[in-house]
Amino acid sequence: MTVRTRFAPSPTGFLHIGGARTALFSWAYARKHAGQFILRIEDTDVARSTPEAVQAILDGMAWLGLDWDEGPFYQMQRMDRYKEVIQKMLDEGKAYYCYSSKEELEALREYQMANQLKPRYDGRWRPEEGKALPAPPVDVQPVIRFKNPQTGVVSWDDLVKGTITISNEELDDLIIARADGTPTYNFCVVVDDWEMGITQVIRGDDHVNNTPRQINMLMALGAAIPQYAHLSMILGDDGQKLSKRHGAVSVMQYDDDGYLPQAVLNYLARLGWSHGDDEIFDMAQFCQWFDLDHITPSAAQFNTEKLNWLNAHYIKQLNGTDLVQDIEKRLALQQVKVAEQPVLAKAIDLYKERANTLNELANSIAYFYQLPETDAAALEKHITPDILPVMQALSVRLSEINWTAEQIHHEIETCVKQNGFKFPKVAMPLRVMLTGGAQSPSIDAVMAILGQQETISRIRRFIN
RNA sequence: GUCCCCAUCGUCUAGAGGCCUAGGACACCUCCCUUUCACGGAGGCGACCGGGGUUCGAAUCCCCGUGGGGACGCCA
Repeated sequence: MTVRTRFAPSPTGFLHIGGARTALFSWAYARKHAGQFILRIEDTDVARSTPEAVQAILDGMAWLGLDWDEGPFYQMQRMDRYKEVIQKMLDEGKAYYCYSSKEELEALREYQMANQLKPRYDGRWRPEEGKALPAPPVDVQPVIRFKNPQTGVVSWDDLVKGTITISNEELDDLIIARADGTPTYNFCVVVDDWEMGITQVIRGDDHVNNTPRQINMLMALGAAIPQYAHLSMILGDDGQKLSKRHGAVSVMQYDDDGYLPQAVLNYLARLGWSHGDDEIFDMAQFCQWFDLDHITPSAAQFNTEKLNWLNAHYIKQLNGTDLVQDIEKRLALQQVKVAEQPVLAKAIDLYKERANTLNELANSIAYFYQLPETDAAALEKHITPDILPVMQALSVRLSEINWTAEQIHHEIETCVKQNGFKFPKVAMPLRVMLTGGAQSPSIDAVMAILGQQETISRIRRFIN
């Protein structure tokens, strides 16, 4: 049987890191088995769903490069089909009208909680043989409930967590259609997973408790039961649950923050899944290796430092020319305009080994295009009065040479020797004068890129 | 409260009864490289939640505790 997986977000917000990992695993499973990956938008909560959120999810998927084979399907466009199935269930006695008001149900819930019982519908409108139902009130629009089995257990072999068994006594008759006639989540999922032929449902483990209900409905419909894999949640950097208030950000935020999608993907793949000791791999490799047997059943804490390490790794893999457009954009956001000279790609190549993020990279080379502010401590430490005449003389010599890193190095070396200095005695003041700080790559390489005229002009700012 | 799930270094994890004196990665520390800072290289620190079983033998299997998480909506 062909593998068919799906990612089914509800468009009530952006695609966050947890959703992204769920999508990634579903996608990889389908790719691994040469199956199909389906995107389904669960937008039946009309009040909270927005077109912007749909777009945000699509954008997130696109940025990550998670492509789907079918869809996106929108549940709101499948209303007629859901209603058909509901009618069929009513006709077959598998579902029934319930006239309990929200207030009534609320009172029931409170009573049960107060008596240390699990809050659940008591079946007062559930038709049974020989049971007399109350007369339907005229002013209440009924909801429709699924007639859940009352005895026995539901059990499934979860691909991540192992066998899970839940007693039907724990379940109640859930609402499958609201008073206004619209079907609810648990019902739509069942119809869709069934009719879309989903073979493996890979989703967050907050759905574990929905699974027995869905299996019961699937069985009532005579549908095949898919396999289930429930992924544990991702905790924030501080071990706390991610929430809107706390650390849950759009995957697109990682783009803004200067992370490469390949780094985020690689990081997410290793969060809760492993392939021996392998840490660094691309998505082609991941799709070959991925399986559900090596998923950790416990929650995983997000670790930005490890993401940084991976991101730094992937930045190093790229060439300056690959990154020119991206870095230019990031510099522009900081009002730094990239002039034709120095050549941006060369500056990137010089700095890409020392950046964790593209934003850091952009920041670190901004001084090539914009006079840097000089760090006060570095200034005091390295640009001492005695060094100024040396710099003056050096600047004259520099104005007379061919502007190559070798020639520059030679000039600095000569200057060092003539004065009986060690190399840093000259290199450090140059660093501070040219870059504004005391850390930079090899100073002759910096100067070669900065340009002869600009180098000399920056040095001379400090003389007189 | 009821039900369900989870539990190896600070973090992500390897581990399917003997290969475990518990391995790798991030972070941290030391040293090397060096023109400063990085990169890179070599080392180091550091964990099986507790208690009972089962077994010749348990990180691995079972039970109980403890701790953490999830679910209990006319949300998804």
